[in-house]
Amino acid sequence: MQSPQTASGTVKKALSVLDQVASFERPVRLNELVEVSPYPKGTLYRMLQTLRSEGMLTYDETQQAYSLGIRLVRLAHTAWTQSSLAPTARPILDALSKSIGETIHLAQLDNAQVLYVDKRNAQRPVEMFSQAGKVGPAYCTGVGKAMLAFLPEAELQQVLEQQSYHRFTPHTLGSVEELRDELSNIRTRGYAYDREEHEPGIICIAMPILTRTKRVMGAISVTSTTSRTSLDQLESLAPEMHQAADAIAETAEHWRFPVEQKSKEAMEG
Amino acid sequence: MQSPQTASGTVKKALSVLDQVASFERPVRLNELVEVSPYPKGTLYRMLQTLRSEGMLTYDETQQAYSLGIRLVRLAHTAWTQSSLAPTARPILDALSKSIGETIHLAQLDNAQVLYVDKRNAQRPVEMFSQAGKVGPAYCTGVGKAMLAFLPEAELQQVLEQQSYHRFTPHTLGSVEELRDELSNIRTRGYAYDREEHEPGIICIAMPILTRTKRVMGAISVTSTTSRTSLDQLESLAPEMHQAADAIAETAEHWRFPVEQKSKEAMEG
DNA sequence: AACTATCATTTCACTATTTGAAACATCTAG
DNA sequence: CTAGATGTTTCAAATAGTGAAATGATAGTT
Repeated sequence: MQSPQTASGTVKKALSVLDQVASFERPVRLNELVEVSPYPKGTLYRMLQTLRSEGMLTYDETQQAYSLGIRLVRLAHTAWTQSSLAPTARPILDALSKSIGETIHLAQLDNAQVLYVDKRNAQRPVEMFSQAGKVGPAYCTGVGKAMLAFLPEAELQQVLEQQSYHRFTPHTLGSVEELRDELSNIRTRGYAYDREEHEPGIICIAMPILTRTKRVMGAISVTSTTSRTSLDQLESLAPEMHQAADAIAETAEHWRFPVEQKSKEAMEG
Repeated sequence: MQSPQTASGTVKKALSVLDQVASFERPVRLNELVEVSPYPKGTLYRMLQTLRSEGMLTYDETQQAYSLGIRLVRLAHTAWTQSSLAPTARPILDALSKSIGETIHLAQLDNAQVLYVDKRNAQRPVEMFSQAGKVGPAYCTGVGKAMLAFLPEAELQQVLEQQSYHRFTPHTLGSVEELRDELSNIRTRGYAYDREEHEPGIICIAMPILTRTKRVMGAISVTSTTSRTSLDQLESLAPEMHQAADAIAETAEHWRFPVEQKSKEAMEG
């Protein structure tokens, strides 16, 4: 998944090990890692020790297995607060959720994948991390396509190459060509649909979040099921979603450039 | 906050830089970091580049400033799922929340600090990362004291030394001695109170989550305000909370040791 | 209890990466 | 145009990381 061999620097290497551990999604033993890792056992072992002593990994003695450590959760809290659209978008999502009453997602692009950074659920009250932090494919989700559509060509090219084009359902777009056509439609329409492309019975409408200069910041979506509603009905939400997306973009842009006051004397001491 | 100078290995160093960036809680420029970092500018610069190219930091060109990257959010999702009590505890917290109707926290110890890994709010429906991932002091919170009380002496000693003993309110325990007395009371009582020790008007009752062998896994708490309720009233929740804590511990222990089936042949080929 | 297979851990000479002081480049404001 | 501050690059020296192979540790088998 993650660039496996391109790990010249030590830090790169460490992070790739971290990813490798993450990819198991369960506690993993040294020998299991050896089999999938390009590094020899000794090297891996030392790396795991380092990461463990740093709290990036936890170690279960009885199982002799490593998992990602909770220090990451702490860091991620700051990352989420600092670098995601979620805190900015929160009041806007709340309002949208109250008004629409369906499941709402807020997503950003991370490494050619869709990263969900917030969610409002139709029924259930809380979902927490189980949703925020989740990743999904870009080529077959509403938010993914909405973002891809407005990516500059150079970046888009790269991202398109990294998609799997696995056919989750009969409606999944299975090639770069099909996807490019779809993206062009999305560009003219201004927003994207998911026509049961990722999961059967699940449809959604997704609106990109664009800066004034049309750079992609993220996307929001409203999801429902074919049994409850139709794409036509979802489409009626477009204006409201567009407004929300604009509001998020504007707030985020203002937020990111607070007064450029430098306190020169203050820090010198 | 984090061990600043102890960073011999390259990975250690990189992570300490990451922490340093996190500690600013806003985008930070190279020169700002230079002033607080033990490393020379050139070294720092290269480190930041590496972390940036790895997606652990994001860089805002217009501000020339670094923030924690969203790759961390992705990793943390896995960490939270794998290594925290949250997924296991979820149904139990849901039930508790429904029954009690007050704010409920689930916390674990991380590096002498309280790390909140889940939350159920009395009023508001969703809080997400904004709460999970947050850290707080151990010596003056209910969950913190509940966990400290059942720590083995050796670990406890270390943790106690790392507390600030800052007096947030007139009720805050301001020294190791006072805290040790309190912990001894908690041990005999079986659970902890927060008597407005962290925030005026905020009280709570906290129950440790212990393994069968009495090792501390985490703690749960029910929080309220002095205007709405009293410690005596909260105390009546103790049995229910005790039951919940036990349930979490048991589920977690069973969960961690699934059938130790090794598929020897499966992986070799 | 000895034997064996499977991992985890350590060793050590070799090497590639990291270091950091100082030079250089770029930007901003006066 | 110059001054002051910050960001970026350089290069020899130092250090930290490498990995094949030996050594421990552990669980299972006869």
